[in-house]
Amino acid sequence: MSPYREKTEPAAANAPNLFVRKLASFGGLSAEDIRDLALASSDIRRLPADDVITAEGDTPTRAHAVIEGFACRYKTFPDGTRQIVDFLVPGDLCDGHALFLAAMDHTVGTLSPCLVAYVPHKVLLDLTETHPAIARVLWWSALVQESIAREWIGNIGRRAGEQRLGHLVCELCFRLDAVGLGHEGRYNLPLTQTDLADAIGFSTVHTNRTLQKLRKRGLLSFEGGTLVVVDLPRLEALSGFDRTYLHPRSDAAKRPS
Amino acid sequence: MSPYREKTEPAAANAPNLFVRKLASFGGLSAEDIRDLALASSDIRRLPADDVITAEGDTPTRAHAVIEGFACRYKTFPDGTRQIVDFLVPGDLCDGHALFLAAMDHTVGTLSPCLVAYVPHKVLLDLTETHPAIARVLWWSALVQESIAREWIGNIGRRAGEQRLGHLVCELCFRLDAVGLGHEGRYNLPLTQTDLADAIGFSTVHTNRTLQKLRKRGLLSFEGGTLVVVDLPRLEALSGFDRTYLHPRSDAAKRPS
DNA sequence: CGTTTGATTGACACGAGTCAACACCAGTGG
DNA sequence: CCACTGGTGTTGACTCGTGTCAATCAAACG
Repeated sequence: MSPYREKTEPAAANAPNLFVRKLASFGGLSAEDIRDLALASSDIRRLPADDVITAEGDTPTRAHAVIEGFACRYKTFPDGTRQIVDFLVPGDLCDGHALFLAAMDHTVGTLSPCLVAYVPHKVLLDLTETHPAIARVLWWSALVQESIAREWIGNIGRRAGEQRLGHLVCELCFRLDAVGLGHEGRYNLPLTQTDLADAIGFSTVHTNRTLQKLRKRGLLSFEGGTLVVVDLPRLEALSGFDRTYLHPRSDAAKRPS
Repeated sequence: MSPYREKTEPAAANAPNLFVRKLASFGGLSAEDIRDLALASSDIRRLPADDVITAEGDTPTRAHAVIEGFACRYKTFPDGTRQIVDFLVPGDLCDGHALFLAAMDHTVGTLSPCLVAYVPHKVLLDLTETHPAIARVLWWSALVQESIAREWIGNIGRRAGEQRLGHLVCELCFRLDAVGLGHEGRYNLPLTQTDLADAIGFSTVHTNRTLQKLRKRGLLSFEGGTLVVVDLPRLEALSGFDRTYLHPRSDAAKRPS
């Protein structure tokens, strides 16, 4: 874990953090865009695990981006169950939609201790007006989020058992790889089986049994917050995973003209 | 059904169609913005039912908006099943994400005969550069789409039986009402039970039986392409429906400053 | 009229939920 | 140092919601 950063720490103020680097990966940002974006997201704070970043129903006045650690979006239901609708890995913007939509329709909370950048809406909105390229990359990131959400609908609606869980694991691998976390199939992933269950719409018991099946197939292991994917290609094949929906930079989003 | 419109029909060229009116409802568009947007989307063509507007894997060079009729987004699976991930009602943009994302990660197809506006990407991109307010409303519409997708994840992942189907019906009611379609709980909805099943992740048989239960409760009827919602408040209560996620204009998105 | 598409019904199988108990581990406090 | 606690993972037994398969029916259609 990196040390707590003072929000006024001068060295960190201009250095592009993971949030900025992820946006920059889309392309089209000038050095000035990147500098100003880094400046805008230099107020970075430490949050404990299981903390709420933005609650359902809120009308936040600032945006948040995960710099380090894991968070998720979830909806809670009257009967107490919850549905995780997305995981947030380092670099992800937590609540970009709140920039234009009045009320949060879901909660964003940490799953592990996190470093989170606080960016006032006013600052971000001003940036989008003075730096059109920044508006464009934020828009782009919303589109990728949308694509991921649609994939989840298909995963939960049509895939069963091992495929469903396997698909989620594949997605996490690729998203973590994309930000340079994880090496040789090992990922530090502070999720409980209950978290996984809430994400794929299974009960914890069934998630546990499904995890065992994948383990017995020699595809992965998952203990104590460490995910080890033994054979990613086979897991992808089993799960029907196709990375297209993640729109990875390498195989090319369109570049702004 | 309205008559076929020639793409060069002068009277229609500048009149804001439903697509433009929906975007304008977000606010912030000047008369000039609206005029130019209407002009850009004046190439309107008729498509038959069950036609593909944009196929998975495509890299389209134009955007499409439904002006009249119904369409849907769906993903197909190796075993032949499909998952509908969103319905498109008049006014909806079919493939706004393709403006920045290279490949379509799902197919968009018509469910009924449709009038569809064809807007070349180049035209739309130019508009976003010369008319910042247009960029903003398109971004906004992507955020609403994202919110709807998340709600579907929760619906499919955590709600069962009548709640799940009822929730979808409620959403369709509100979205149709928002564009002025449907009166006193009657909606012209050219969906088959198979379509509904593919949307909520049920089999057609189970969808049929669930529909019967809702009918026996006196909440709705659905025959021959006409949905009649007898008691929307009770259906909402049963389904745990909360319209917040649709971010209706009336209870206030934030207006651009 | 045959044909086709969509709705409906019944019988049966199975995936997944529920409930309950237990194991294991890390804290925590006496 | 040990008892106690709470969180997480694991297992078994049982139930039940949904899927599957197949047949029938009604309406639309060429």
